[in-house]
Amino acid sequence: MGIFDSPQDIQNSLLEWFRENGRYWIPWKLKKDGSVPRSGESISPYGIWIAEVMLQQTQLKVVIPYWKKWMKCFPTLSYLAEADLENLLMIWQGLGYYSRAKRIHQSSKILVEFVGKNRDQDPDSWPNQIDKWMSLPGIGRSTAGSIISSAFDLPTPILDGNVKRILSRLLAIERKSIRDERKLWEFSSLLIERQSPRDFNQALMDLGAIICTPKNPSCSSCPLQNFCVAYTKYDPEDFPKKEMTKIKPLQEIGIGLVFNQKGELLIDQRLENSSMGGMWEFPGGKKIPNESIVKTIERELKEELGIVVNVGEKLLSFEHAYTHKRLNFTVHICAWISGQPKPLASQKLLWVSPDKLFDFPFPAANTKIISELHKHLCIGNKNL
DNA sequence: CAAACGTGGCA
DNA sequence: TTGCCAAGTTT
Repeated sequence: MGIFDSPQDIQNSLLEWFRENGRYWIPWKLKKDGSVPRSGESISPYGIWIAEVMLQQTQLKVVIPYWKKWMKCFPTLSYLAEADLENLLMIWQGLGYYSRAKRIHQSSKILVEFVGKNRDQDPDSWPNQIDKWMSLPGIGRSTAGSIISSAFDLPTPILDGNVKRILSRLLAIERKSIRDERKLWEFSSLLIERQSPRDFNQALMDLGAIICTPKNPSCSSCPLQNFCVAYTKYDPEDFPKKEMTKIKPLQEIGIGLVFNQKGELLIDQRLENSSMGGMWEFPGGKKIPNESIVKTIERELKEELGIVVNVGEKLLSFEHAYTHKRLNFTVHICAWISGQPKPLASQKLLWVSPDKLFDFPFPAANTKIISELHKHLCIGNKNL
């Protein structure tokens, strides 16, 4: 018995499992009895769109509190489309992949046109075609499929990490070639249940999260056990084949906390098109071989701000791992000596009082610095 | 098309 | 503690 011979058996087994074990408690999803979530939460194309973007490469557990905060601050598409990017980034702070917030911001303007002014409360006004959704920045085929199946209950296939893993195992497809990728999309399309595609896609994702996990899959309680070639003939953990892990290079970074006479601190806003664009940070940069970190800070602040500083005591140093590199930050307190600061390598500069730092969106490495600085200055701040 | 891209949870 | 990796998309 295989997936080709018995798509209906697979559908039935999976949906039956879902009715018992599905994660109906996910805030933006319909409840088991078909009712909408309790008040304060909503089932809407809007809420589902935001959730699906937040969920890109991000665990459900991490997303939920961010989604709730977001829906409170930007309850509708109209609110969102009027909001400033910086307010979006404030909510997104800590969630990672900040370009997603920027693309949501861009998409909101386009969606207002698609949906029509003041029509965003009516789900029927929202687009339900794959092409429309995929035309939006930050939305690819899988996210579009999730949104459409979840919001409109239309049979649109998805292929996220969960579904890739499940289908790879069902079919014992090992390699991650472009051809295999196409095959997996075909199976996702072939398999999708026509009567309740919303539940079917959610069932796939829930199975991937609960049973068909990357490590130690619970094959003994899997409703698809009998259909699974990887289980029957091989070791499910070998599918899909893992990527070679690359070594992340380690770089030394010197950061200067520059104070003026008023006790204000110099921060800069990252260039819009750089990584973490639009986020704020403390100025600094990469150490050159054979350069002291103090010299690095002096040089970088001269190059990027056009100022001369006196590098003082070290506040802290720590390592922060990004996707493709590791950075070792060394942070020194600095005194501003001369030169009017200019945003030579950033889009904006600001002198701010240390207790106002939490009004700006900072990436995680910088919040570590802020937290240490506040300890150093004995500022009690429960927000950080 | 291979590489880039943030972070926190978890073993 | 260190390393893996999660509801992917873009360039």
